[in-house]
Amino acid sequence: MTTVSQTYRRQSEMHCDGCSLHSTCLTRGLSQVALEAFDEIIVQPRPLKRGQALVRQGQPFHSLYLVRTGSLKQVIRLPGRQDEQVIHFYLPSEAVGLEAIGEESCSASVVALETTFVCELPFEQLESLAVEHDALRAELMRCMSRELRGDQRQVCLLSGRTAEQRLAGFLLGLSRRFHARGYSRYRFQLTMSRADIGSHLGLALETVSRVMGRFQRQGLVKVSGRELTVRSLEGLEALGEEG
Amino acid sequence: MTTVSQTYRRQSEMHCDGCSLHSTCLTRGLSQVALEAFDEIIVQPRPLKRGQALVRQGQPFHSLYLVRTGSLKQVIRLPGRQDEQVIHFYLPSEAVGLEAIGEESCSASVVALETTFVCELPFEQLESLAVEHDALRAELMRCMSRELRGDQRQVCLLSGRTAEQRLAGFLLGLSRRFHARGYSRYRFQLTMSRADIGSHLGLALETVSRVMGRFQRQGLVKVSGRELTVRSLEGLEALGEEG
DNA sequence: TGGCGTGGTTGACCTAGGTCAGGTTAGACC
DNA sequence: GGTCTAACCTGACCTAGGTCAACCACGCCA
Repeated sequence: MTTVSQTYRRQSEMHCDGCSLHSTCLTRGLSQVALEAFDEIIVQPRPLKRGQALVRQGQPFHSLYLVRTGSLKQVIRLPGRQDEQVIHFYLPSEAVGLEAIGEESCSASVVALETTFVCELPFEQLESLAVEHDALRAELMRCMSRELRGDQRQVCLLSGRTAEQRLAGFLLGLSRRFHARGYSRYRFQLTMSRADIGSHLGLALETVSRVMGRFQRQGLVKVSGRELTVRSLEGLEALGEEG
Repeated sequence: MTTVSQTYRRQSEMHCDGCSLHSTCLTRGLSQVALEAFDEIIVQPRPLKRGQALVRQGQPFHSLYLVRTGSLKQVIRLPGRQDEQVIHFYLPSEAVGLEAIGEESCSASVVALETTFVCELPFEQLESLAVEHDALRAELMRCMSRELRGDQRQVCLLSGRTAEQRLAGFLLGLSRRFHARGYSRYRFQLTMSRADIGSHLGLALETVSRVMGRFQRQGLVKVSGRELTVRSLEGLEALGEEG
């Protein structure tokens, strides 16, 4: 059943050049020359199954990863505490490991939430490539800066707002990120469990469940299992803005 | 009353070379040549008074700033909400503005908490300098990466821990940061108000006040006004670790 | 010296959401 | 098909911390 066009597509998807995420990923704006050099250093993705770890807390840092398809969560185990804390979710084209640059070891684990393909970028090679190509260096900085802004948002979400506001903000954030990556902003999978969402938002999983139900009854969203449909972007936004 | 040695000291402090923060700041590890070039691009500090803004939310981004002495808070005003949210405190040798790199405008304001001196680094010039000097480029990345880890901590603090754990974590964080910059880890000024701390930790200011009082009664700290003395680092750490 | 404004503390009360416990659904495996 | 488990939902109860209000301590200015 493999057609010529499928074969072609598969091949091209093995290189940044033909990758559908090219325009949103680290490679954005690279010259053809730079892109080819970049392609060279990528260790080609081996798929992760749901639950498999991409990096483990405490292990030495040596690579960044770019999410190609799928999603992951970043979890941290704090000393003397038995439960894990979800600090981040990664979607396609997002970079994993930026916070470990300049450190010997990784501060948190990153685990696949579904079958996930990533591109591995050995950091030493990436760094020497960045010396040569200004555009890559600039994009790497922009990428980190963007993540800093993302963390700002997260801190704002968490600081003293209600469960409604947190969940609304979280869903809007997902919607925005999916949209920026060319997916639908109105319909997407929540690949993470309610417990993961709760941990990430500083809420009990029961609260996540209840509020999600409330949103559904109010006609803001439609949830069936892990598929989410946003019914009223405005409604969700209004929630976040009251105070 | 100006002695020769004071004059000398003042002069030398106008350059990175003689600056007491050299080893913890962006300039760490720069060669003499790079350091001199770096010195060239610095716009020399004009002091900010308490309450004065260093950057304002929405204004165009063109410079990074390094804190020389004093402290600042980063506050964000969210659309449709009247109260400001404190997202960050800056101490000496920390960099302001990293999250605005690659953006046209600043996402938040930064306001002095006391009389504060900063060094201004026009970003375009910094960037071209970074092209020439690998060490600077690397240090800039490490700086951003460190800030990402700081935000991770912050998210962990905020996510569903108790008021005690948040405040203990906050105080420990300050202690650690002061210590890393050569100040005492046991005794420092809380230059921010209780309201600022509360906003930053997602707590009401009354709660901050109460918990601070509790800590004092438990012999963990001594607070008189805004001067804080840590009596038991271990005690505070133990608080953060239970769960 | 007294009034005033700002920041901090303390107490009384109340509610958002955590905790615990039971019940349902859906996929994985035999 | 039946069983098992993990994820999710829902209800009852309770407590951490938010809210409101009074009060204090201080620096500032007239």
